[in-house]
Amino acid sequence: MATVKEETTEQRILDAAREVFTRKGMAGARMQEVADAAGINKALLHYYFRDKQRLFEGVFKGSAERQFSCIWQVLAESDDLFRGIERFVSAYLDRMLEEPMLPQFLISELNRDPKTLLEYIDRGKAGRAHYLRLFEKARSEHRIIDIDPRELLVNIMALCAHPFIARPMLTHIHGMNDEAFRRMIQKRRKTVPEFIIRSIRA
Amino acid sequence: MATVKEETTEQRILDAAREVFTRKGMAGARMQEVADAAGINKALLHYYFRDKQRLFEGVFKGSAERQFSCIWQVLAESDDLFRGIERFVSAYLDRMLEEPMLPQFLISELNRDPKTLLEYIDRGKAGRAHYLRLFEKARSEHRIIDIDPRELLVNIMALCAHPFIARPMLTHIHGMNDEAFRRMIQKRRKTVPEFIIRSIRA
DNA sequence: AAATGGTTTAACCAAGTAGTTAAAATTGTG
DNA sequence: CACAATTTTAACTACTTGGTTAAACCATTT
Repeated sequence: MATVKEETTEQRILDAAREVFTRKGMAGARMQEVADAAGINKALLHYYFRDKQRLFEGVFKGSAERQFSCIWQVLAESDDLFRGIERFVSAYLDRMLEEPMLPQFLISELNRDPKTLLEYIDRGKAGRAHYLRLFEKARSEHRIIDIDPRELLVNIMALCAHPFIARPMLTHIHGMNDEAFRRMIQKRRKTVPEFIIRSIRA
Repeated sequence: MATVKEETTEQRILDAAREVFTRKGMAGARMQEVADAAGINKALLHYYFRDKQRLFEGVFKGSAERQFSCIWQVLAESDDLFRGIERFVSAYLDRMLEEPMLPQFLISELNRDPKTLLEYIDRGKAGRAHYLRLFEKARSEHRIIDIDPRELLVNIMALCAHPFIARPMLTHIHGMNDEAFRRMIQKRRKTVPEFIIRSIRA
């Protein structure tokens, strides 16, 4: 048993599978391609993950956790809604620049099979509670206009995630290359919180 | 040759294929399922559309046109940015309520194969020109704050499309059923333009 | 009736796919 | 070395899938 290794085989498989599943989706991915990407053979792949579904859920679970954990956390650490929004947006965009296809992957697969996959995003519900507290505080101090907190949260998520989800369409319509896209996201770390707060400040 | 028929067979196939492709995506869809949904057999399906790729592109082309045509049009008919935004958002949300999976379908497939599919959304580039004119006019009249027009357009699209794209996640986190989702979208026909305009008004 | 074109039937093919198996090879461990 | 766990090899299965073929069927038109 290899105890001291830079990387366990199971992790190498999960990394390779994440790359393939993210790019091609569950239906389009091939077990052979995952094995190749992991530098192993199909037999060993099935030795670690019995079938495609289990492998996929392993990948999805990890991706869902990476998406939600660090991002909601910054909200929990904030005690002011405006400041919380600023930090949330920054954290979200920074995170997505590291893994730009993540939101599209999660959303695409959630649409395909919500029944079995929704349980993996319950982390999001905890973050929602933090958010609601911050919102209630700001409202009671009359610092924001009258707005449905759920709707505000949808708007925040939309403004963060959509550029990544619609990236091909967006870069095509505006004639942007990868570098221009990156610059745009960097700008949005400032402009998106401004856009939101200007809209809700009492 | 059946000249007088409620619906041509080719159209029946395209309708069935749209339903299947939208639900399962190009990779997940099966030609047999399309044939069944169209009430014909596989041989006739290939008689009308030589292979899966051609059938898919036929569907995608139609979907992309339905997505962009009527929506950009209301912008062209407006001569004031604020009014244009109001009408654009209303038209977009109304349209999406009729075909809620459309944006997710287009975006998902564009991410999978941008190279061959991006040409089908060039309609969007024409709409962009209308929008830029309205924006320039409002700016020259000092009615809006300093903001990158491309970024504003991204924000508008994001606030319109994201609830539909992220629908399963959204309804799950907020514990909404189909009716609650519909009500939320109806509310957004008013609140989204307000949200945007409050943010950009000089 | 003959011809035409859309449609069905039913079988077929070649390639690909997830998953299995069993034996051999490799590697680390005591 | 001996033992056990990991990894490879290579073949094989059962099944699915896109696509093809050829003959027959049927409704209209000519």
